[in-house]
Amino acid sequence: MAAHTKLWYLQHFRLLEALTDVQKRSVEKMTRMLEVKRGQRIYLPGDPSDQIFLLKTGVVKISTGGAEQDTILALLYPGDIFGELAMLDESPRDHVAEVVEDTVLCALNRDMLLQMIQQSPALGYQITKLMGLRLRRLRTRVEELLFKSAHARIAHTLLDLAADYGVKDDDGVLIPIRLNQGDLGNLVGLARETVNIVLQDLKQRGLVETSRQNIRLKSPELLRTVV
Amino acid sequence: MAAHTKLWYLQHFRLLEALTDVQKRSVEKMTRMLEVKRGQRIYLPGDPSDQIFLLKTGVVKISTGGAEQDTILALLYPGDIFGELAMLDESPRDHVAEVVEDTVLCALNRDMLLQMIQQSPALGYQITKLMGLRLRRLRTRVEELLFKSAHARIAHTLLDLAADYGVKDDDGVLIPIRLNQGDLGNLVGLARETVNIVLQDLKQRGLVETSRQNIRLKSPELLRTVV
DNA sequence: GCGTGCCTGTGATCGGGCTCACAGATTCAC
DNA sequence: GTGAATCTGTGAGCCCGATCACAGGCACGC
Repeated sequence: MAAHTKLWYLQHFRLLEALTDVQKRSVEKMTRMLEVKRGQRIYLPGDPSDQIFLLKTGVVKISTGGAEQDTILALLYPGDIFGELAMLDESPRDHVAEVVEDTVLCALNRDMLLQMIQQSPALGYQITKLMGLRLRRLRTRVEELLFKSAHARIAHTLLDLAADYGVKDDDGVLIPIRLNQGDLGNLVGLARETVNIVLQDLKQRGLVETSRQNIRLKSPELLRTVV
Repeated sequence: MAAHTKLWYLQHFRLLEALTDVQKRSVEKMTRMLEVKRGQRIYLPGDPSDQIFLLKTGVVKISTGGAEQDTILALLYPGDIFGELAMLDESPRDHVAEVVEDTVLCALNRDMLLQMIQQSPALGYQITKLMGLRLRRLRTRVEELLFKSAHARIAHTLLDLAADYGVKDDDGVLIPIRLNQGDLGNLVGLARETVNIVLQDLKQRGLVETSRQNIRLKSPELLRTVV
């Protein structure tokens, strides 16, 4: 991939806004651009944690990687960063990062990033913010998971997905994610069959529409009231 | 409280290791030292997020604050930081911070901290690390909560608590926390009665001993194998 | 374009954990 | 020291969601 393209990507990354153009150029020299196809793994448990990734296009799933009951910890979309725990220490990965939709991404060396932060506190603050937002999100997720019913878990999770990645139009919000019922179950801790029942019910009540390609929330307001 | 005492506390705080003595002194000028007693609230949902707290002594509980089914998000001990999401933005608190055991703590102004970070990237990195560790911990907690049985949830949660705050002796590990069965339930998403049944079983099997003051893990190794 | 997987839809059955209800045991406040 | 409040222990019954089993439907690869 042409170097100027890579630079373009870097310039448009939220995380790197804080950098000067000169700094961006230096980042550019030290990153690798990758294209990774659906189904491939970016890292596995036990791999060294020496890189951080910037996701340009596509979708990545972070999960525990078990065949069945593969707990999904996060779904990542263009503009997201992942593997950021490499910032902390040398301990190896303990999750699987798998490509769900063909991706283009940028690999950033750990040491390099630490060095950049020394020079640019603003960049450090961006990363702190990023982690903080993740933390906040994960907390609300814990709240969702404890004590809430299957209906509530799914309704609220759909709303979360919509808030992040949904496209609003005159018929509600479209979530352009190919997410099968099994995966949705792994995201909220329910069996695939249960997810089916719940979705069926939500469809009947006119709250959502589903296809294999995407999910449409017809009435986010009502969905929010589901218990 | 005497100023030199406050400085002493600051000097021994892990978070602030990165600062020079001069910087510590300037922090000292800008912090307030508080003593808060059991049962008091430090902040409530809706309160402004303009402070970060350093916990010197005692125990603080971060939770959703509902009367029943008060989801516990974190228990904090001496040396811990909390309220750190104030770093992100101005959005108000959305949890309750309640004192579980009498505390001494230090309140640090948000703007002040941001300013310090500008001057000391190392401090920023400390905070990033802190958030990263919280993030990692919360992820493993999500994994625990989804799909795992009541026995496993409790056994693993006890091990987590022991890892952080336990005191090892020749009869296992002592967790010096006054944690009743109801709260333990709120920590893992189980009814109080279920917690009782599980603890009863673990006691019978010689894995733990409980009193109202604390919990002793007689055999962490066996506890780890509980499914 | 056709077959072979993968995904969705649905029923029967089972069981873990919740709810409700109450009795005893501790601890705490005064 | 005594009463009130809180916490623990335990049983009966129920219900949500898991598991198992299988029938169609799509979609993608060759």
